[in-house]
Amino acid sequence: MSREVRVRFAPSPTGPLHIGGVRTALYNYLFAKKNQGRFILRIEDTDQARYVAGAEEYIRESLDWLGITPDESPWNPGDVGPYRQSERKPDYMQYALDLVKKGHAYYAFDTAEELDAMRERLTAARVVQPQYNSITRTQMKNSLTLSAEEVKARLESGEPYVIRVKIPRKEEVRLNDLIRGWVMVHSSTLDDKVLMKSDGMPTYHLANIVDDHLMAITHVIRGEEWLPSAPLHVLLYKFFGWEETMPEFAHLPLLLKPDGNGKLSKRDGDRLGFPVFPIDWNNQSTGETAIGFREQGYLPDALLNFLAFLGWNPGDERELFTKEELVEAFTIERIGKAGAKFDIAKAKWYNEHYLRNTPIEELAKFVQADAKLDGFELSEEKAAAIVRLTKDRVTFSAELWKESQFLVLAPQKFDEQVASKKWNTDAVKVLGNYAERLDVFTGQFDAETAKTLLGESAEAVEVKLGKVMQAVRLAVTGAGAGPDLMEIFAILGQEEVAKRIRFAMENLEVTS
RNA sequence: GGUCCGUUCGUCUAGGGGUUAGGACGCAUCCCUUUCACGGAUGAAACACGGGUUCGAUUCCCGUACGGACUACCA
Repeated sequence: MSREVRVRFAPSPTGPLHIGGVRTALYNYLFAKKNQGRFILRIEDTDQARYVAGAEEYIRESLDWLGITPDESPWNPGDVGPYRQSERKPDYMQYALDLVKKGHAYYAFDTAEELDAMRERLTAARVVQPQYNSITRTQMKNSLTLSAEEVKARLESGEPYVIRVKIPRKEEVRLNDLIRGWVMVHSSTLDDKVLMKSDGMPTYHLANIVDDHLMAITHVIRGEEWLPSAPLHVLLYKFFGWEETMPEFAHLPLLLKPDGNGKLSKRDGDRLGFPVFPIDWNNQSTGETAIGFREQGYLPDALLNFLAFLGWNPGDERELFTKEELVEAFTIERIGKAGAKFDIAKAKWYNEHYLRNTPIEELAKFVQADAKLDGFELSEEKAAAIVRLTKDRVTFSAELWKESQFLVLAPQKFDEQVASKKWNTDAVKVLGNYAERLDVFTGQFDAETAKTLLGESAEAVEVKLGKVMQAVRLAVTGAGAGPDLMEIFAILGQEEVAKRIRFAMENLEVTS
């Protein structure tokens, strides 16, 4: 069997894409590219009640931002469309009817109240698992218990109905999961799931089988939450007679809360202060914005690298992979079985690494843009200088500007702790001398000469330079810590440095 | 409750019948240094438990415990 590899990512447009979904998309993408296959996006919008406007566009933008754009999608269809399930609505009924004809499915007319009553009755009778199955269906209102005439009459009268799958009473269902190996389930534990809802839409179970078949999907890579219903899906392939082309399954381990137990949720992000969505999402009904990795300052490649390693590893000790390298190294065999806790500290580490490897000019643009928001026009050179000074010290690109404002704004206040410890007569002597030197210096003022001059000042007043460096820093930047001071001087220029020193000498009191 | 899935440092994980159980993040210490950070070095830190198989089990098998997913006319 040498079919072209075709995988799909099939989210429902019910809100922002969860980061776990993003990882599923990533694994699908990586698998497709590794095998020269196609990565397909299918929108599963069969639940009309839960449809959220804007969710589709959100999915599209998120995948584009991450650089895992689908080869086929509603916006870039291939020739196996439609790529939105709602648009295939008329087809599903035909397939469901085909199953009814073959005796693998049946009409059911039970109302919600009748269903509830059945469950209550079963619970009261201490039946361990109240469900619509091979036993209980004999007591319900469906085309298995009703006469053909009555079924016909009900259908013709327009009475609402669903179509349920008829699960065989005794059958061992086996499926070979690419990650977990053979999984065996007895059909007696399965229930007669609804295939067609009374609104004429299919349920996920029917739609995903029909679509995967029509779209020639070869591998279904999805979250572990689907594992329990996978046996039903296998049965459906069999009922349709599509066993030959049934895709292979790979059920991914879940993304877990960083602390405690359970699946990672939006709440965890809010509670612990990190994003769980790829990009910002504005909830139109509540007016709240859910923060995204993009807006938080994460680089797409860093996020991808981080996500790839949550549940997968290449088998050697490398951890830093570009998207292309991930594609090259990726195999389903190396996906782990156990759920992975979401550790934002590692994500930050990845981001720091990628930030450091981003070209200066690129980051300079961020700085220019951020500065502009604060009302400062920065030249390219100045922005680049800021980046050079700061990029090894920050986690996100937004901090580049935030951490460097002292280069544009002279300090009005000075760190009191540092002042009380380091501001002394020695420091004032050196600084006074230095300011005078700066006034008359006519050469090229760069980091090196700035330092030489400072050294000369220290020598002139007989003070060890090392003892007053922090005071010098305090005078010029207002803080006790920061990037290389002499580089800062070079950027500021001798005039500004002298001015700041004098301001500090006037405003700081010598306490020791 | 039932079905299914899982369990190696705090976290992500490698490994696999005999290993000093390896790496990364985080943490600590030291070095570098005008500070902070970067970088470098070092360190603390793990095979859930009980049986069995075996000369030997963290590794294989069976239980137990714990955790998770699912159990809708939602996906």
